[in-house]
Parts: sequence; structure tokens; C-alpha cells
Amino acid sequence: MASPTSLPSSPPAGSAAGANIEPSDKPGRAKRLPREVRERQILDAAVTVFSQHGYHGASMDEVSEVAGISKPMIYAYLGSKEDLFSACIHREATCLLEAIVAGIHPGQPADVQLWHGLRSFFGFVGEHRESWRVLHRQSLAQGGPFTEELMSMRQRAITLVAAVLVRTGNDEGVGHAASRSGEALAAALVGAGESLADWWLDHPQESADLIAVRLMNLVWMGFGDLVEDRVWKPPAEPAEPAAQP
Amino acid sequence: MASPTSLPSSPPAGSAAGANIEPSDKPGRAKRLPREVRERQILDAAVTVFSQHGYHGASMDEVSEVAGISKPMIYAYLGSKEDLFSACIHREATCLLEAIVAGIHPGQPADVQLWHGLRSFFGFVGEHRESWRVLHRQSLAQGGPFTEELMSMRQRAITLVAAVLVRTGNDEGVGHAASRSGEALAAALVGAGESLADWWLDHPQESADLIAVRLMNLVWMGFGDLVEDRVWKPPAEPAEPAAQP
DNA sequence: CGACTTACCTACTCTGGAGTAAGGCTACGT
DNA sequence: ACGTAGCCTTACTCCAGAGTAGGTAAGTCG
Repeated sequence: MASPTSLPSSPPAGSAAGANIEPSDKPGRAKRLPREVRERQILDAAVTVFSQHGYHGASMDEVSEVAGISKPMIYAYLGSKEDLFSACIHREATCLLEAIVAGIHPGQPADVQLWHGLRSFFGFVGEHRESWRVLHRQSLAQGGPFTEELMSMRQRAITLVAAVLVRTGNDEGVGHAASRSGEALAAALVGAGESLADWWLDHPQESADLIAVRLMNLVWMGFGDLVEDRVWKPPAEPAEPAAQP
Repeated sequence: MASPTSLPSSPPAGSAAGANIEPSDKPGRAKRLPREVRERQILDAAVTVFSQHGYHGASMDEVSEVAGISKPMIYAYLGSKEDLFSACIHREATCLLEAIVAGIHPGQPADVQLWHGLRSFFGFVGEHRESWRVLHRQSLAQGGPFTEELMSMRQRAITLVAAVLVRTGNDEGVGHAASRSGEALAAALVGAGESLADWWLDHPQESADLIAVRLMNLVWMGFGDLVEDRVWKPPAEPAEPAAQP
């Protein structure tokens, strides 16, 4: 049966684009390669398989087959299945954050920095859909120790965004209400970005830039309204909801 | 080990709140009950277990234990594990949609109808976190035939929202640009709601109404800006937005 | 009271898949 | 050449968990 994702399979984030060793069809022995290279191949394969079947659904046999290597190598290099999954999450999260940081140039106004950060983020997700799938969706679906790795990444992202917001704070970029609670705003923005990227997985026809512009609009204009106190209020009612955000 | 979700466990959506038969500690035979009741109990247990461990991670033995009944009963009444999971999704999706529909009163202005729909939605998710978790997160994590059930629900929700937007269309509620593409707007709103609810799973300290107000603000004011052509534009740049870095 | 239906159970079978033991092959140093 | 370090494999063990066979209690209708 065909894979449910019929998109052209983008490579996981850590794979070296240049030196791809095609495994010979010879069923016997694989060519000897240094450990470093094999580990990367194994992680690539693991990301692919995990993103398709989820943690429990994936089998180490399939990972080994996709990696073009036998199963004991995986255990020798990366440890148990749980370790392997953690390693995947860690590598992909690191790559993602590096990509975002690389896109931001300090000194520019806040909205420009934010725009570049968002473009980098969605660009990464677009080019490494498997990575994002395993990073966000699959690691969330397993409630276990994997979530911590993700939470750590999220926290680093929030700190990064908050720094962007606050550093250029008292300019015209962000109002005083925003700079007072930069962390909270950053959390909201990061959450929105994650969710939007997740939604994007199921609507791949949109372009990365379009997605980024949309979020930028929503956040920048939306928050602008909120700062200017242009809030929509619920109609007066017997049961009173909580006060404004 | 303790469950990762330390929240007070809310009952799944289909459970009858009143007639809860406590299974006697007698390890032997359970009290004879009509099939209808048992099926509901089994489904309740299944939602709980699936929401905690995911589809693959859950075991039929645990479901049977939580349901207070032996495993063959599950197979006799609900069929295979796959069937059971599908039944869960179907039941929860139906309950959710019914809750939303019940909250909407036609004839009111669009924003009020939307507001009530959102409140019903987030109210449901808040009271049945397990249901939402299995409905959205777990069914998305398994790419298989389960997604269809979810897509069907999403489509019904989009149609519902689009009807609300269009029916009250040429009033002051929604601009002409909106009523022209009500379906697309509805899709965006539903997607935003889903994502926000999913985000909410990980931030349970917020109240349902606060979440609903936030989304309402973002959507209503945000779309208002868009309709009035107040869009944020990316800065002029050497590299065109379409090209990749 | 039997006869019959329906709810319910214990105690299995069997397969998929995690993890391992034990040993071959290859490259490089000397 | 020849040892040794490290890459790589076949061929297992073993267990969790899906699904079932076959039998027992408890109501219900004549």
C-alpha cells in the first residue's frame, strides 16, 4: 500500500545533502563506513519511519531496512528504541532552532526581525515536513519523557522571541503594554506558530511565505488592536465571562 | 508511575452522568447489564485509555480492566481494536458537533452566533479533555483510516460556520469580501479553533471563556483589519519573498 | 420445572517486534 | 604478513499483546 503522505519526501534536517551513499542491492554486506556517517543515516531513517507510523507503530526492523543496515548496528550506536526517538527529537529541534537564529539579524526593527524569524521557521518546516511531524505531532502524541525535549525547545524559542520583542521595546515597534509582558506575548506567538505549522501539514498546497505573512498579519495587526484597546467584547449576558485578556 | 496528566479526569462525552455502576471488588463475575450500557462503559474506558497512551500504546487488556469487564466482551460488542478506536472517534465527534449546534441560536447577528458557537466548543473541550485528545491529537497521529472520520467532522463544522457567516452576510457583520469566500474564512476559523484547543490541552490553567474571547478577538478584529485592507506588508528587500535563501 | 437466550468468564494460541549472542569481514598499523 | 580494532551480519530469545475456544452463570418464557 502507498504511504498516506504522497508528497515528495523531503529529507530530514540533519542529512547531508551532498554525500548520499546509495546502498547496493547486494543483500549481503554493506560498505564499511565511519560511525559518524552511519549514525546520521540511521537518524534520517528513524525520522522518516517515526513520522509515518508514530513511535509505537514504527518497528526497529523497518528503521534498519530504510537505513540500509542491520538492526544490531542501531542498538550499538544509538541504544534502545526510546533513545533513538529522543535522539531524533533532539537533533531536529536543534536544527530547527539554528535555522531560525540564522535568519534573524539583530539591530533591525522588531517587526522585521519577527518576519525573518517566521520565514525561517516556516521555510524549515516546509522543507523538512517529516522533521516537523515527528518533532511536534508524534512527540506530543506520546505523553512520556519525550515531551520534555520539546518543551525545552519551545522555551528556547520563547526566550528568543521575547528578546526580539523587548530589545527593540520602547521604539514604535511594540507598545508599552507589550514590552511589559514580552514573555507572555512571545509564548502566544510561538504557540500560534506551532499550531499553524501543524495545520499546514494537512494543507500543503499553501506556500511557506503565505503562511508566514498570514501569521504576521494576525499577530502584528491583532496585537496592535489589542494594545490600542480595540477589543471585541462579548454581549452583556446573565453569566459573566472573565474580563478582557 | 503516575499518569502524565494529573488533572482531574473529566468523563468522556458519551458517558451517562447519573447511573454509574461501581464494579464490585469481587474478582469473579460482573453484574449482568444490558448490552447498551456495557457498550457505553467500554467506549468510555477506551476513550480514557486511548487518550493516555495513543492507539498503538493502548492495550485491549487495559481497556477491559478500566471498563470493569473481560476482554472477550469488547470483541463481542465492538469488534477489533481498530473498530473500537473508530467507534470512539465517531461517538466523540458526534457529541462535540451536537454541543456546538445546541449553543447556536439562528436569527442573532453573526458575531453573537459565532461567539456562542465558540463558547460551546471550548466548553465541551474543557469538560471532555480526554475526548478532545483522542479525537484530535491521537487520530491525527495515526495517519490511517481514522483521519477520515475526523475530516468528516471538520467538514461539517466548516459548513456550519460558513452558514452562520453567509446567512447574516450582507449585514454589517461581515464585509462583502468575507461573504464572497465564506467557506474559506470558515475553514480558517475552524482550523484556528482546533489548533487553539490543542494548545489549550497543554495550558489548562486558562479558562474556556478566556480562550474563546481570545480567538474571537483575533478572528473578528483580525479579519476586520483584513477586510478594511489594513494589512501588514513585508519590507522591500533585495531577495524576493518567493525565492529561497 | 426445563429449554433457550444472553451476558460473562478463564485460559489459552500465536504473531510481531524489541533486544541480544556470537561470530565473520575489512582496513589499517607495524 | 598478521594482529587488532571496529564495522557488520545472521540467527536467535523472549515477551507483550491481539484475538479466540469453549464453558459457566443468570435471567426469561413455555
